[in-house]
Amino acid sequence: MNRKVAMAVRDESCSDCKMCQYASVICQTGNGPDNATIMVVGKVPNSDKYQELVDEALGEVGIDSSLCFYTAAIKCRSWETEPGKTDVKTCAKYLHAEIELIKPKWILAFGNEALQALTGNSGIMKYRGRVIEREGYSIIPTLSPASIQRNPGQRQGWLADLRFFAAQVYDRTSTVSKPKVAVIDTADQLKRLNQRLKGAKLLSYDIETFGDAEYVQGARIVSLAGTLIDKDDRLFTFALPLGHPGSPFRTSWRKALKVIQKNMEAIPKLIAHNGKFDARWLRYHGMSNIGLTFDTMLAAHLLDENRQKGLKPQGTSRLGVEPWGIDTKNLLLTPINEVLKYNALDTYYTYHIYLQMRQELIDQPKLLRIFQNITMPSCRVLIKSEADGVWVDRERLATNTKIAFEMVAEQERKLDKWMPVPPHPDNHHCILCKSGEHIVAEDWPRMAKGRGKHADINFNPSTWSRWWLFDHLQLPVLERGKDKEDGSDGLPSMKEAVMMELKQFHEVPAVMLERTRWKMMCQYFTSYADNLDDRDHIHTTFKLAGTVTGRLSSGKEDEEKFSGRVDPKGVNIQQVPRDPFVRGLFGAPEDYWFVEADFSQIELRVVAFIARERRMMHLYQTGQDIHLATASSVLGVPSNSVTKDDRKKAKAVNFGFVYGMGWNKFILTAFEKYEMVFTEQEARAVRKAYFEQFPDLLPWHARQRRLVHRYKRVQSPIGRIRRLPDIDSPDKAVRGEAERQAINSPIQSFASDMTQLSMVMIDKKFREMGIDGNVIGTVHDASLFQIKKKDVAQALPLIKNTMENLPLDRLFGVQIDLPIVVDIKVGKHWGDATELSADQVYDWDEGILTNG
DNA sequence: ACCTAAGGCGCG
DNA sequence: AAAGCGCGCCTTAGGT
Repeated sequence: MNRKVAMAVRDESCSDCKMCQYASVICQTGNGPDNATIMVVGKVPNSDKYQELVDEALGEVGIDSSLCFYTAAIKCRSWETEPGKTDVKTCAKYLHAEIELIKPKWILAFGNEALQALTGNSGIMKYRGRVIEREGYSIIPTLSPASIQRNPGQRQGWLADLRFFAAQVYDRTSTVSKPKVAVIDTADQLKRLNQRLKGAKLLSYDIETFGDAEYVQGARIVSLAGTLIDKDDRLFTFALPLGHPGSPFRTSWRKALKVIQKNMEAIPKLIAHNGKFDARWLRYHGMSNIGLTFDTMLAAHLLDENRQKGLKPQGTSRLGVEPWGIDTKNLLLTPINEVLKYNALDTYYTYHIYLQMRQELIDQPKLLRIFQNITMPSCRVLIKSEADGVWVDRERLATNTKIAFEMVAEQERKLDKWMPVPPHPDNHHCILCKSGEHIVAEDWPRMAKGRGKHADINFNPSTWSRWWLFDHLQLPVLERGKDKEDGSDGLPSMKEAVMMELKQFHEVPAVMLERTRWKMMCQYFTSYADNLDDRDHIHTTFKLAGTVTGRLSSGKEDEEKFSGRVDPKGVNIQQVPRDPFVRGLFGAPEDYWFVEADFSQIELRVVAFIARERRMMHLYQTGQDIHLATASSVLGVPSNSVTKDDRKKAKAVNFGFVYGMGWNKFILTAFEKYEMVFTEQEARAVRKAYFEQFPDLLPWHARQRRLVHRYKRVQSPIGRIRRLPDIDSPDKAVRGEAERQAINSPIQSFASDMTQLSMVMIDKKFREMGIDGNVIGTVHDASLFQIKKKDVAQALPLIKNTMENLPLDRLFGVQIDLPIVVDIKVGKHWGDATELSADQVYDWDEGILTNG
């Protein structure tokens, strides 16, 4: 401890918070030189081990650790109890006294508690890497060394924050200077901008928008900015005000876009950060053919899927520039000049980030091939898919919604029979109670926040429901959630498997289960209705950088893309229930067929291929079904009497064991999903039998473990990389997780890349052959299309042949030596009972339509 | 009137 | 010896 500081600040008799009861040293103040300009604030006084870790990291970014003053948000350290928010608040006075005394210029805040003590704000993930200005000093928060220790995967991002901190402290200016921005605010300048765009070699572009989605009422493009290289190789940054109230083009912004449209679209290299968003908006508002050749967000993800992929974190860590941006609730109320400056800076930094990433990709040819052949083409196809959306049967939606709500109501009516009578308000004299007609539930639960008001009846998994089931109706608590922070028991579980068990004790759980089923339908239907546009289509946003394996994810646009309060539109097309009652709402509009092309058992085929599993490969080469084989050999069902249900169970067994499931979890899932009871002995035997059936699987698991321990990463056959820094975690469970991820990732990645590649190729062939068909999207191992009826005979074999014979050898040098099989379904609706099979529509041998 | 975390479940 | 993987959305609890 620094004695001078301790003398002035420390209070050894402090008992203001609970921490002092357990601490061996009370009110331990900081340590370091009196004249330090850098103060480092942790959660509790540091142990030597963490001090070492911090010293090393600070050294790595060029900060001399011995010149820093080290202190903590909580001055009493104890392993017995964890400080809460109030403790942090109480203790903060000592920290602020230390700041008064040392007068640092810079404060590095490690972790949420330090952030809270220093600023009063919580949310370290939100505030990390920002500069928070205070009178006389600046605070930069980042993650705590303890969390880095637990989770080494975060180390890269953490070091980037530290590097940024060092850059601020030593005023190291970035090599990237700030651009001169040409503001285009007259018709004449717009003309000149158009001349500059003509023949330009490269353009990095970005727009600011207003509205929940490009297609909603009142949506507009607020401004457009760009950094370009013109035909004479001059770098030029501009900002064009559009729909902003302070813009000269506020009423004619679409016309202004029209002026530059042709020249902008003709630029051969178009660069943006998450450009799918911008391209979609521009398309919608008149720039119908805007391209995208290099997306820095997608490149960032390919280069390191674990790092933050946003423009700001990429900019500050790659370029060493100050964080930039505007903090605003409403872009339209922000002065136009600020909007333009920010908008332009985005494009300028995007350009510089692009230069770096381009080189990094060139240095890693496999990644470059993925980027060029899959990532960017896929992104361009999805711009159209997202813009088009998927057709929804509006009438069917209305009918089914009505049914679902009615069914919920019906179940709730059934529950009436067991409803307790709520207690009356205090001092209420009830005649029915006195006469014994009311048996009031006196222990009716009260709301935590409504100052003791009685809770409303709520059949969802709520406090009220739990009271009703487990207190009032006296059902047994079979399972609880995890313990709360204060150590008390978790809430009684109301999950499906538990409710299924409870059916044997009472009639209520069965009704509740039925209600839940319909309630869920209602949720989906409400969301769909909410997202229906005026063409009866709903839209989704596919994220190409949303998963660590390279799969696409689907849902709403990221809220960060917008300023202020928004309710982004979009539904997740990848989690539409398979129930035809829901899936059958989606389909193709008049004169089109809805087509779904599925890779059959693609993940298992990829497992067979990557693991070189001889028996699996043989089964596929001889046209057999692995799930069926597993059902008969592992579950002991004769192969000729395997039912659909057996096969379903076998499927779960296959995926579970292939990806490293143990017998323990097997018992659990078998029971919870299929109500099959296995003893420990039986479960062990099943697992053993499984791996005897496929003897090359365990050696492959071992190989993946070796690889990830050695290289800290694994690769898919075409070279997509999953970095797994957690493999070095001191925590065994975390290491185990990384090992299983090393097994799963190449499989999931490769299967997903096959789907994306097929989507890209089919879209291309549709255009080349003039087929009126569009890609609607992908669902991991399936692609969805809508195809004009007259073109479907031509399209179906094309889809099937393309998917079954992907040019993986030509593009990536990978030869698949087992058959890939694609199933195609065609119909008016997706997943409908009336759906036609491909063979009914198209005779593959004859090449003619036979039905439909 | 907001925000976050956890539980639970939809999909592959 | 023990260990499925990958997502997004909705709801509630509990906090400011």
